Amino acid sequence: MTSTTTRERLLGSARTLFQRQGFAATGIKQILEVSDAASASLYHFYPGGKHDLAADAIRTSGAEYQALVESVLDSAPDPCAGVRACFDGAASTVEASGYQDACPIATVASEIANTDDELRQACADVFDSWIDAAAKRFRAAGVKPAAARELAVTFIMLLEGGFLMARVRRDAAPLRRAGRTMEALVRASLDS
Amino acid sequence: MTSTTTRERLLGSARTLFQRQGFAATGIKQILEVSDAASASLYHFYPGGKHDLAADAIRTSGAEYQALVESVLDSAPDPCAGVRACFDGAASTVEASGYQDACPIATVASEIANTDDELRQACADVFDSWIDAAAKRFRAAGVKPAAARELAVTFIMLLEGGFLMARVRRDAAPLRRAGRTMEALVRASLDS
DNA sequence: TCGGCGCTGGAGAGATCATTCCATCCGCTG
DNA sequence: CAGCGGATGGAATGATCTCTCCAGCGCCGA
Repeated sequence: MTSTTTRERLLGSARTLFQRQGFAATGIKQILEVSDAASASLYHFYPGGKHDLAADAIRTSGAEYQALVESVLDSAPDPCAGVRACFDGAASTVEASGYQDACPIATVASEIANTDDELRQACADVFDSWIDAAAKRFRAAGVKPAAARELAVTFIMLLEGGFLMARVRRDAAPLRRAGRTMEALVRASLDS
Repeated sequence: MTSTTTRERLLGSARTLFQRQGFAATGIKQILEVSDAASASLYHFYPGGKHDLAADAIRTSGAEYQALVESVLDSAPDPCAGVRACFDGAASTVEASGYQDACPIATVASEIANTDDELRQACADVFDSWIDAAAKRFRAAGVKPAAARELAVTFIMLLEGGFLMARVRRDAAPLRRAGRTMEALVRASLDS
């Protein structure tokens, strides 16, 4: 039996709802209902309320997705196949969820970028961490540090753009094609 | 003297606020304050309220941004320089606004993609229209139709990913570098 | 068995939300 | 000048929002 604590259920529901609906559109009430928890429990674990909960959701979702991407990259024979597998996996996830689940933090990040500097910084940290993880692997494959970082930034930008396009247009094909484009860019960097 | 009607002020404020804060985080009250209009006026021009107003904001902002992109592309000597100018211009706009103004519809699009099918469709139409406009120009430069369309989709994906990255990380450099990457992709398509 | 404490149930405070309503106003036309 | 219809000011609607409070629950060490 997998026991789930109230705190875990709160965080889990919040992560899912924030990912799918964003920050402002997700109500505390809705999180409590999905979590089957009392409001006092939320404010017990997260004294800062919705804001604290969102910060935790951003950090944990960011770390979890990074671990997923790293495992995909590391289990591929080379970075070219690795990045393509990331896009293909992302496309499959988006499709499988009925175009609901894409990037775990993008919707919130876009929403609060101008209005909440603390959450904005949390999202920036997540992106930086993703970029570092990818750049490290490109370097390990022989790409020069500066180029590896640029390649990693492009990787995340293309992935985010692909997520948005797929969700809005209800079509995961562009995400897969973006994977091939990214693969070509990585290959070009490896050859030089 | 430029006379502005109440309807124009309502739509203008709504467009700006939705772009910067998203749909859910922007209140009718705030729109009315910025517009200096009465609530009855809003419901007079937009009987469907906030929803109708957002639909109009998405459509008009989408069309306006498309016109801007088209003028940049058409005034460049070739599509390579054109796409780069689009990214450079986007980066400058983001910087000049203090990282507030990026894509006019991305924040709302991301927010409502799972929850409001009518607004989602409006956003999808805008993206499709942008893609068509870019693909048309790539074809005119000699790129085969299928490749031109893929290139155009990549263009928008990279632009959207760049907007998000720039806003969240408060750094427009990735947006400019994305422009060079996109330029290289267009050039490669022209050569083949 | 008892005391302490982390945790929870439930009621509700206080603010803000989108929306409605109606009397009134303004500019146009007859 | 009379009258009509589009547009507006402002109050009030009910719903919903986040957050607080406190009594009491159950678990765990002594």
